[in-house]
This record gives sequence, C-alpha cells and structure tokens, in this order.
Amino acid sequence: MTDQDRDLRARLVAAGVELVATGGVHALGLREIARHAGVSHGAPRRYFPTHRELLAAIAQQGFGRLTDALAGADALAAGTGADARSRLDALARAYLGFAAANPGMFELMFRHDLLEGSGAELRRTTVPLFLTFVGLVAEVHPDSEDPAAATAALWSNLHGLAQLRTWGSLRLITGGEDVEPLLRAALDAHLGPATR
Amino acid sequence: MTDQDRDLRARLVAAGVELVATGGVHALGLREIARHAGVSHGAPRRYFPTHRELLAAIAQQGFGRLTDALAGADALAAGTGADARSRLDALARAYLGFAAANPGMFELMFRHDLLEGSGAELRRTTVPLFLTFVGLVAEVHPDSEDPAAATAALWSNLHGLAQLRTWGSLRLITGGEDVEPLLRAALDAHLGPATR
DNA sequence: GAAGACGGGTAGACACTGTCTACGCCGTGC
DNA sequence: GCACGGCGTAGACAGTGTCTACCCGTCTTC
Repeated sequence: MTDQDRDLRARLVAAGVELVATGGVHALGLREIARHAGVSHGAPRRYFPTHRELLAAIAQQGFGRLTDALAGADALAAGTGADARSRLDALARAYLGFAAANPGMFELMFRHDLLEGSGAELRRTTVPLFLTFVGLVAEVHPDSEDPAAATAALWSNLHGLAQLRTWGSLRLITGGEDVEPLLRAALDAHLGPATR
Repeated sequence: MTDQDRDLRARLVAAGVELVATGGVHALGLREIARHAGVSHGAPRRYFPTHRELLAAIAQQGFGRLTDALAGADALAAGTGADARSRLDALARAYLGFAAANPGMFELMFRHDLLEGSGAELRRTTVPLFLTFVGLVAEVHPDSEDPAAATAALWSNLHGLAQLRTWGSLRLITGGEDVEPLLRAALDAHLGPATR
C-alpha cells in the first residue's frame, strides 16, 4: 500500500511524522505538511479543522511509539527475570533513548501550546504505563506511603534530564556530553544504589 | 522616568516582559511588541536585527530576575543560620515559585528555538549560581565523588517538576494539584530526609 | 440510463507575520 | 547655514493559518 492509496488523513499524519523527524517542530507548517503529502493547502481542513488538531494527531503517533518502546523495554527486562529496580532502570533508559532518538517528536509531544486541548487527551494514554511504573516503584520502596508521588518525582527527573540534554546544558555544567552519570545519580537517588 | 524617556531598546524589552507576563509567549510577536512600545513595526530593527535577538534580550531579563530570586532566597535562609540542606530546600522552592509566578517568562527562557544562539549565552549567566548549588550539595553529601552530577540531577528534577505542573499533568497522575508532595519526594530522594 | 446530491480536493482571498528597503525628519558638528 | 548621520516611518514581499467559493468524480435514486 503506497502513500497514494491510504486515505489522506493517514497520509497527512505520516507526512508530519516524517517532517518532524527530519526538520523538527519548525517543519510542521500546515502548508508544508500538505505539500509533503502532495495535496493543496486547503485539503487537510477536511480531516483536521485546525492546524493544532493535525499536530495533535501527529503527536498521538509519537505517544503511541513511546509507550510501545517503553512496554517493549520493560517486557524485555521482565523476560530475563530482572527485579523491579532493574526494570525501572531499563524503562528510564528507554525513555531517555526515545527522547534522544526523536528529539523533534519529543518536543512536539510536550508543546502544549501546539496541541489541541493542550494535549491532555494524548497524555492520558500514558496513564496505564505510568501505573506499571508505580507498581515497580512500590516494589522497590515497600514502605513508601505515597508511591505515586515518588514515581511522579522520578518521572519528572527523567523528563528534566531529557530536556537538559537537548538544550546542550550538559556541556555547560558538567563539562561532558553524557547524561549517563546524571541518569545514574537520579536513579540512585530515587531508587537507592543499584543492586549488582 | 517614563517609558517615553527611556531609549527604545529598554522600552522594547520592558514591553516584552509585560506582554509575556500577561499573554504568554504567544503574545511576543515582533509587531505586537512594537505596538505595545508605541513605535512602528520597523523600529525594533535598529536595536535587534532579528526577532529572536529581541526575545533573547527579554529572556535575559528573566534570567536576571530568576537569579535574583534564588540568590535572595538563599541569602535569607543563610541569614537565619540554616544548614545546607535547608538552604537547598529554600532554593528549590524559590525555583518552583518563580516558574509558577512567571509561567510565560519561564517558558520563554527555555524555548531554545526562539532565542538567538539557542540561549546558551543566557544560561551561562546562571553558572555561578549553579556552583553555589554544587557547594551546598557537596556539603550535604560530603562523600559524593561527583557533586556536580548530583546537583545537575537534582536541578533537572526541579525543572521537570516545574514543567509537570504547568502542563497540568499532576491532576492526571496524582489526583491533586499540589507539587508539594512531589517536591518533598524529590528533595528527600536527592538529599536525604529533611533534618527537623 | 439520466439526474441530482454529495464527499473531497483545488484555488484564491484575507488578515497577519517577520524581514528588507527606501524615505523623511530632526538634532549635531563643521 | 548646511551637510550629515542616527532613528523612526511606511510600504513591499514572501510566507503563514483560516475561510469560502468552486469543481469534479462517484454514488444513489427515480
């Protein structure tokens, strides 16, 4: 099935995914997406009444891929009989890996000013994954009185690290390019030193 | 000295600061800033060759205010004889407080796509403050082998919390609006439980 | 089988943006 | 007294997102 066969809605989203991967958020103009999909600038309006709704559909694709990547990484770790701490390790690395591999898409996913409804609907799809996160954290901290808060704190740390790297603030502060030491520090802080 | 007296450069920056406070980043169009400063749309070009440079000057104001707020909070805490842990507590709260009180400015400051030179020059001004951060963290963790990494990890956590709140993801995940439990969790994780 | 309705894409207009360029004005220095 | 230079104005230009009129192929219905 070629691009020409699929309905325009899917083609537009696919064009957006491709454009954001190569040119970043800046390349996601409505007319540019339409051009890349081979239609006139008015065509998208049939499927996406506004530019923001088209961008939200593109970001939705990103959220899907992110949850897939995380679920895959966790399944892999769980398959080898890893404990909760190690599975969280794998999840964290998968999260940062996704952000590093798809910087444009990652930015779009969290640019609430570009997404219809601030993207709240989209982020809702990640809730189930977050809950498995909470379960793992509760396993690491059996006596925690609020594992959800602890998990949210850890997640926000991962997110901050992802941003820190994309800004190139790492070189500024630590002198190096690598997030690895920061990631280890964050995981150790939130989950205790790795068992090894 | 009224707005009319000051030179246009300062007036434009002041107009931008005001606009971003009331209307967010979206209100920072070049022509809108010029209108707000009472000049034609071509006037800013004399002082800022490009829109991004004007935005960078506005963001610079924001970085100045942030460092002032942080330095003030730290001086206050240090003045009462607080220990390093408590001073970091105050700094963290001041950071989140600034982000909450100036959401538009905070967003602008870290929107590298809007700032000339990605804003690297601007963030460089926060380095001294970061170093005092490092000193305090080293005081809390005397046996840490890389206090800079630990500090960067903590800072990225604070930044992630600030974003988490502005997106309204808190309600989605923890059910509440308050960052306080997440902040406590983050500080406890990175610095150990509060001494009290 | 002919005709009407309609979904879906085209194309132009509109107001707006940031940038570029030509022009005019006003104060200063020779 | 006058040329000059800094500074702001105003219009043009290409580009944007949105809106609207149109058009054309397909499908339904008599």
